[in-house]
Amino acid sequence: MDSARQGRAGRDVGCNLCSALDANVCQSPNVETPPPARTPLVRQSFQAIPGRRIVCRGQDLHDTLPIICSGWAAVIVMLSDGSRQITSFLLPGDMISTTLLFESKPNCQIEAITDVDVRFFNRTDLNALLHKNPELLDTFFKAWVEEKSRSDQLIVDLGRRTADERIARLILGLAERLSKREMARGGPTEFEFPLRQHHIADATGLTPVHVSKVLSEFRRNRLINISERSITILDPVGFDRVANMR
Amino acid sequence: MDSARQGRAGRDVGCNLCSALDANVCQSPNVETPPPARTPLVRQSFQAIPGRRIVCRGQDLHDTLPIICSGWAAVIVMLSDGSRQITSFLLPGDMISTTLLFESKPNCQIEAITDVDVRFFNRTDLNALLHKNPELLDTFFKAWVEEKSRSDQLIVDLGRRTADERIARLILGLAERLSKREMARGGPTEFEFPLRQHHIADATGLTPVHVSKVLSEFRRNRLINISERSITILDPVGFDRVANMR
DNA sequence: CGGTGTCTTGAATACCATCAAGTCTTGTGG
DNA sequence: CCACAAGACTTGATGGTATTCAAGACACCG
Repeated sequence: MDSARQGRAGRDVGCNLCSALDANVCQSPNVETPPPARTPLVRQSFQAIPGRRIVCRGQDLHDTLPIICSGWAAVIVMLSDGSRQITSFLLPGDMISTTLLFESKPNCQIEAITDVDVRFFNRTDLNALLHKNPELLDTFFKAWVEEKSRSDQLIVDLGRRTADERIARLILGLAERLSKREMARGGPTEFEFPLRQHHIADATGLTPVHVSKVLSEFRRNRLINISERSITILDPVGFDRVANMR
Repeated sequence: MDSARQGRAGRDVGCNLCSALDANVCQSPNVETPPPARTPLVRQSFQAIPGRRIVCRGQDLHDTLPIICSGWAAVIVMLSDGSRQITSFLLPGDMISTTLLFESKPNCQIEAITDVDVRFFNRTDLNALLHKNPELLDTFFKAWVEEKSRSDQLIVDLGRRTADERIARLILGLAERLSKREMARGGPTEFEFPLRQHHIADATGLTPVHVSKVLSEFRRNRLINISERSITILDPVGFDRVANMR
């Protein structure tokens, strides 16, 4: 089964960029690591969530910092007329939001795209640990800077770029993040791609109909190929040109 | 002169929300405060920058965290074809970006909108202080959460709202931030408003021409009035409805 | 088997951009 | 103080990009 392969793939990788692993507070990481010198006391719970399910709403985030251990998820802001905006895709090792290190009730919800494993770290314990070992801050600063950078990029894309550019840049951005996690498939231009077109639409501020038309155009020009929840960049140079037209 | 009045107004207010004041590291705040119990050692320099001038580019941010002391500035991302996206407006007390607490070379530039006073805090000293007094973190966490929240809001606005909504929300967002700084003029619905229409365009992802048309429409409907670098919200209820149509 | 979710395609429409011309203000140097 | 240039704003005409509406193909699942 396709989902079984995805599941295993998700289990085996992704931790290498995880802040919790970096900070040595994860109790059972998926990758091999040297045994922790001293076991840090950060309470945590683990949850497996099937695809398309809501992981949590902004109001539910009581006192934990959740981190994705495997699978893909999306941070979504809902508007009263039913339209949605995805502000961020979450890959293995990503915190739902770095602001959750402190208190913060974001007005959003997290949806699982694929089956997802999530680990919830106790915020109070994390903060106590942080105040005791300020050098741990650097781990979270890195995630913070990365989050901010992607967020600014998205603002520019939505404000000043065409549909073609937005979609190409979304795909390339995800490809780069997957590469860093060593989650490429086969060659360096083939990746797991579980997004539905409506996910792309919600992330790029477009309609699903128009996303379909743009992707068809990409295929017609032999830039990319999408099938079997997988994407191949056939013409990296040409596709990069589409993504960086200005 | 108008600019002279703006200058004085800027000198007298705005510090009340400043993180540097909150953390007690500012050497000469504009507002009255109790004398610091112990003078913390954070080197800092001060610079007055005339309107329309570039405050600094992303690459220039060597080892300081700059904070706006008075006046308005904008964080701008430039694209190679000359188009621009404003990711954030900076008001008195705002850090240019919380990510500058650490190292981070943002791909943007800061432009003064009005005459601006900026204080540059030494990052190394700030970090040292932070590692010694972890309770100071809360001050910066607050700024971080605020920055993230506004950034997410902008993503939703650019992705899923019409020109009318975007512009109304921009104005209301600024009005709210000015209120918190006690920078309202006369009543609670009148504010300093030094933005040019091209600033609004660059912030909302629209063209200056279309911004002009939308603002004219707002005026025709007696929702707002803009004149003399000042804005009055004539119909708060109606204007709010425009800003929150979904 | 019907139901649901996903994707595709075409036609009509809406929203905003682009182009262009003109007014008015602001600043500058003679 | 005036002439001139540059910037800021307005308004109308035209065009392009993306939305909306609609219908149908296809796969998957209970």
